[in-house]
Amino acid sequence: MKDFKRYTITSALPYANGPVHIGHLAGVYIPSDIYARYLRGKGKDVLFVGGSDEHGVPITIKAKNEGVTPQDIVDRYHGIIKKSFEALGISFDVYSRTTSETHHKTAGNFFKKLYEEGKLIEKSTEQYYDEEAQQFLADRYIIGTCPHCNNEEAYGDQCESCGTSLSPMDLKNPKSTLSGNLPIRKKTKHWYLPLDQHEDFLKQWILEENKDWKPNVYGQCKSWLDSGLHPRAVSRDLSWGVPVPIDGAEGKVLYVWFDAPIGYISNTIEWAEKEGKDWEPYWKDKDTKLVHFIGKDNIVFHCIIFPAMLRAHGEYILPDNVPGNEFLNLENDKISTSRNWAVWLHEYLVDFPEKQDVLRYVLAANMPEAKDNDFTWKDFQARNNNELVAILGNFVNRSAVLTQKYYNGTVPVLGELSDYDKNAIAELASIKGKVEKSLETFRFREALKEAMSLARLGNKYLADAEPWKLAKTDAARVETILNIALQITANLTIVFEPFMPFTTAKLRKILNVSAYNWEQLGGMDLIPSGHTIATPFLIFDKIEDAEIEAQMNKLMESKKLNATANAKSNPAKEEITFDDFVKMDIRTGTILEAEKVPKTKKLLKLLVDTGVDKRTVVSGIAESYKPEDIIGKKVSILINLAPRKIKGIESQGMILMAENESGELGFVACEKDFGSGSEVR
RNA sequence: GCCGAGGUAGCUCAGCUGGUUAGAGCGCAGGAUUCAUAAUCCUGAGGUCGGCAGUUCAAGCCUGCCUCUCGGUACCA
Repeated sequence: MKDFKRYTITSALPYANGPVHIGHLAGVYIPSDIYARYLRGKGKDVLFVGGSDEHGVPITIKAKNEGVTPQDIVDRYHGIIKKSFEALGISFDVYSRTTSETHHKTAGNFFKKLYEEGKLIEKSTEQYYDEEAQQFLADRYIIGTCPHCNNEEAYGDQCESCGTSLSPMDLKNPKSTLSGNLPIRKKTKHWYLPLDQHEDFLKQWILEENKDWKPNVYGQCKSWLDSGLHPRAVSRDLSWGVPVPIDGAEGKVLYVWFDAPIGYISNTIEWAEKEGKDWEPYWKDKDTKLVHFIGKDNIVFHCIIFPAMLRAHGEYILPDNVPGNEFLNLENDKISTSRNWAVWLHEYLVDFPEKQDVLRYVLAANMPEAKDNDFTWKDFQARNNNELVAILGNFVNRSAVLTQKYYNGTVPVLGELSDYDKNAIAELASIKGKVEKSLETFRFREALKEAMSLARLGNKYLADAEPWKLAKTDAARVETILNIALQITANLTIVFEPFMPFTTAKLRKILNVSAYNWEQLGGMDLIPSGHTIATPFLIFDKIEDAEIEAQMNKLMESKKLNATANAKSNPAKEEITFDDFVKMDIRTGTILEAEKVPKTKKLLKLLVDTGVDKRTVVSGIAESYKPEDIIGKKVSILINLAPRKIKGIESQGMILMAENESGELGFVACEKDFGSGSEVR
């Protein structure tokens, strides 16, 4: 394995439109922190970078909904996030933000360099613009007639019927899907990163040279690369973001996917300025190992797009590994910010004061490394009570209490070793290599288990050696046994340091020692005989059922609130006139037939009796209803909507559906049994 | 639909390029023990490795089909 001079470790930038929850922690921040702490313990030159991602449309929407500025939103969440990370002991060397001056400068310059060197495609084109919706239309928001096969429902980027790739201007009779109007041509200029030009390189680099990446990451990359890469716009018409730094680009900002990862570099620069260091080696020296910790939603950006950007720039190194984790569920349900189904870090820290390490431990032990995992409060309690309290806490307490009891807290001498002692010592020595191997291959759960096995070894050693029995008969033997027990305890402070830094600090307090370095792990001479340890105290407390119930109740409250749905409903749409309303002809109807549209996930083809006639409607409800269950259902149907071809089937109308927060659909129907054809108004 | 990752003991997960009676932790049962937050230590029960077919002397691991979960993507008048 290559010996690197320094390590640059990044953790995905949390998006500053909400606080951080356990899913973020288990996926990204706990593993990256463990890795960073481990490497520092080995004396490596480590830079651990974090920061908030503060641009993008969702933040502007949230701000609008709350009647505040985007800056207000990001200030609020950046503050909460930063503080809670600190409290959990996530040991960032720098945690900054993408609204910083440094970042705007860095991201702007990055763009400028690519621009000036011709690494970007500039397209000053006439694009379709919807005057009613007042925006430029993305390819997919335009439909029209395919010039090749005359399919009238071709999209701006592709015709589904003949499969040809198109551009919006190719279409005959273009229509905006937002308003249905004829879009006008309006001039706009944008810049694109030609990912296709980097495709061969990326294929070689990832598929051939990085076969050791995690299967989920590698597979996802392969999937993207196999389907072909296309130029991707790096700018857009928006006011919130990093302004495009060239003349004539007013009203345009960098797309957030382009600016956010540069944040890692900006934050490094900020750190270096503060520390009086040179930032460049951390990003440009071949002897630097760059590692991106991310969740699976970020794989394509960190494995394909960002590397393509770095390579286009030319001065930067590429990541050595991108350990992407899967997702963490909570009590068998997807974690969701909008449904408030989450354990929020800032709330946990209040509900469980001084228990940062319990959360760190449980999340590390249950990390979704290979597949999605489930966090349950019951498991949280069990791991605390059965593992932290019973195995680790108990062993430390036993050895410290015995030392107090027999020797008044003075470490006894190590005498002659029995074969049994030698075995235990050999086992102790073997743990270092195992933990290292696991950590260096990003197998954090395994590493933690190995660390825990040291505490198990300690318990077993004491149980077998039984010093409390020998105390009256063989004083010298007891001295040796307790010396070994204390050396094991001292080793625990080293091996657990990456995982549970608050606990190891407590352990050192009990042992009355200062910090060791990682290379001392496995040693039998960590505490000299004659050294005096402190009065022991308990490092973990049992968590009672009541505390767990309280957390469960909190979650149930969220569930109830969601059910009553007075949660956050979308704001009302623009006012319309009565005349606008009566244009719609809505009728009560009855579903006569229903079948799934082949090769789709959501679409059902329905035959509906409208009273007026029987007609075919294609409806996107297959995820909420099975075809056989809805035959005979009363519905409301809009019958004077212009027909539209969907997947080759002409849909003549639209079934009215109510949709809740989680996307579930329900029919809207008359409460009295009126039969088909009654008008709805 | 297409692409990717998963489906291994009650629970959470290991299982390297196919090779003897499939492993760990927790939980459970029985026993030992008392220095310790009734904590610990030992022993044991418990699995047709998602299903079906195939390749092979040999398959949890390879191939084909099917099925379930998660993610990406298409579609959702």
